[in-house]
Amino acid sequence: MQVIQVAIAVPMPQLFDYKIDVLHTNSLVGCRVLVPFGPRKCVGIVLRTHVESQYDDAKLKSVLEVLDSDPVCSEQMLILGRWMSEYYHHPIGEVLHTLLPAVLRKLQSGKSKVAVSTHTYLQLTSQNAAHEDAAELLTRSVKQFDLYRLLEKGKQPLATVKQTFTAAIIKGLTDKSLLEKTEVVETPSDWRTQLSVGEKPIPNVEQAIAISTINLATNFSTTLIEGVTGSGKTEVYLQIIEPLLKIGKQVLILVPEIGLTPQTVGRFEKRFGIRVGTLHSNLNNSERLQVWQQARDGSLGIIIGTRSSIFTEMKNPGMIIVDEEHDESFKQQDNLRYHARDIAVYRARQLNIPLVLGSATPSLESLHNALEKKYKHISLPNRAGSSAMPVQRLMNIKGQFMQFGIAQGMLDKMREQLDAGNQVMVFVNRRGYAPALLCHQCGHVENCQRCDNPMTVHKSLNNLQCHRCADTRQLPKNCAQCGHHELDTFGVGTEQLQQGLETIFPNFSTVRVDSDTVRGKGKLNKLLQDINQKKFQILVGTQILSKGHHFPDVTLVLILNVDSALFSADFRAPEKLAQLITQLSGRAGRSDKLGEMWLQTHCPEHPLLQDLINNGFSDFARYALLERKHAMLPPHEHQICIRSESHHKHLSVNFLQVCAQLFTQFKHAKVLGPFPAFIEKKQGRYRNLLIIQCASRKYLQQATQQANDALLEMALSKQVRWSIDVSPIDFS
DNA sequence: CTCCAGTCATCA
DNA sequence: GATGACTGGAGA
Repeated sequence: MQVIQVAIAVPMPQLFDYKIDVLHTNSLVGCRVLVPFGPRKCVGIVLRTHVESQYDDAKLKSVLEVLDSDPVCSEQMLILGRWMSEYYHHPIGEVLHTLLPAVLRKLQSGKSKVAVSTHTYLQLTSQNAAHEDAAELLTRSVKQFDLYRLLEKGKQPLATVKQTFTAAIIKGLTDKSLLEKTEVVETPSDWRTQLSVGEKPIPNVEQAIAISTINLATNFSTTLIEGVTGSGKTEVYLQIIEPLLKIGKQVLILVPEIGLTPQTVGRFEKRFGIRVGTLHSNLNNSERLQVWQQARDGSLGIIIGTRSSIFTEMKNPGMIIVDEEHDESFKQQDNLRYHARDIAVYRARQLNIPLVLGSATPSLESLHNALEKKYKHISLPNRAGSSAMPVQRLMNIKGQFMQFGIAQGMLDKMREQLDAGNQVMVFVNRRGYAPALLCHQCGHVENCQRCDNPMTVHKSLNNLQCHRCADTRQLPKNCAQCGHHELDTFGVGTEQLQQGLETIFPNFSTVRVDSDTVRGKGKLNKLLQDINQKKFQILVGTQILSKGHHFPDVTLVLILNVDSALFSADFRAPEKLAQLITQLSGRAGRSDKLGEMWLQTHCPEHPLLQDLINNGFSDFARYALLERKHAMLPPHEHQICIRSESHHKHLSVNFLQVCAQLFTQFKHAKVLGPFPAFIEKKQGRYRNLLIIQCASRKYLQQATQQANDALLEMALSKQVRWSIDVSPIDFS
């Protein structure tokens, strides 16, 4: 009889001891076991064997079943799990639970080994008779003949063929008995023999420098590629992974949720002639497990996936790439609030392989690391093609007559473009969830007297609050500077705006693209397709429009409530706005149709705006970093956010006050709050948050650890729902 | 007296 | 997080 220690997915930090009567318990570490846990059965992961339990034998229960013959969690994944558990202050059982594919966590007779994976190929039939007349038979179908010639060279994967030839062409040859499908069982080395480098463009000078610089690195190093939209980042990725694939190494590519399109995958498959494994939200559990296993056993050369795919293991890892590294979808916003970019750094170091971060608009965190020389830094400042960016201009709307949040002058410009047969995009900036109070006449913003920080409007409480010092003030009726009564919280919704535009431009059709209208599988793609087919002339939308799609016929982009970002209590709002403006610029118009982008603002002289418009994102970001330094904000200082929610307002606030009290013993930690979350009440629960800030990450980590331990001991911590968010990026 | 909703301790 | 035990108020 033996005692082992097991991690179970419950919100408790400790491990659980069980008896087991297996002879060779050494090999059990990392395996799943089925154990009795209270009145139910749970799947746990073995972390230690040969344990001297502190509990007496009578209290210990026995393992019901060992679920794996080989560990599902390798030694390295267990190390990663322990690190994440400490870094994110999250129970180890729940951490390991998120590291594994969903199927393996469930109770079912979990021995579910995936069926042998096969892959469909197309090949010519072996009936020679048919082939004698093939050339003649196919003279009338050029496409079918092309495919025939291709297959004469040997069998081809169905997925690859489908990129060039339609199903009808394939069917045509099948009907003529010239072609047949075969199922080939994949063996781990398969992709290596299939690998063939397709036609590739000759890189420009900047790309060539980037490629050769990155290819020099074989050990761990992080490289930030700051490349403007259209500068050919993807081509750089393709060429840097080529030598790795050629020596049989695997590559993991992380993309934002919305960036994983068949086109992206197709580009990699076409270049290398191998199947690319994909991991995204539309896969079912068994499909996920299959990709996970194939990455582990080495039978996939390239794996492209969203946030959680950072946890896929590779048998022969060569590189990790995080594309659009600034994208917020890399940060998990519930349960274990990890950032896939940070995990990527840890994993690349652990595996001793290069990590490449790419973006046109890098996060200030990554840019900071690059400027501090922690990361290598490569710029691709020129667009590869000839297409030009739209011209960005500022529209001063101070005191102007507005309709549905749009200035009269802008409406005129819209009409001009619409009459010329072009498309117009009106963009509602919803970021900057903490709305400030701004005077429409003079542009004065209500600031906190003590902190010089814009105060946040809380409509439900009819007051203004400072989110730095928690000072509260009545919501004023008139502007403190000019006395005018037109005080604005910049709140026009997309729905209201769309209706307004329909009355102003009744002859043009309007479409709304926001999270409400694109809910549902494939709905976004359908909408985007309709837009590019010019079924709509006026596009009204939010963030979604800025991601990954191109709108060649849009010649005018209008961005509303820019000021909500400039004067938000969310210090990241200007960064998010600049990223958005820059990303949008890269996606509207085309070379022969130069577009314009207009930003409506009460403060055209604002230095951040001026910098962005005149000098581009790269300059803006460097200036913004300086500002952050002066304001002692991330990435120069580090934050954690403690959130709490409860049906009883006082409990939620009390809990955070206790937290705040706990942190006062740590002299180098600043405590901000508690404040109500921007969405104060959700599903009947009052939500509040507390920010702890510190110049040293290590100090903050240790303080949080101690505070967390203390909190777990307290009765109050069981009465509220609470969580710790390390390096929060969203305060809603 | 039952019914239930909310609260609480326990899990090895 | 899930479960079962416990509690107290509403209603018959």
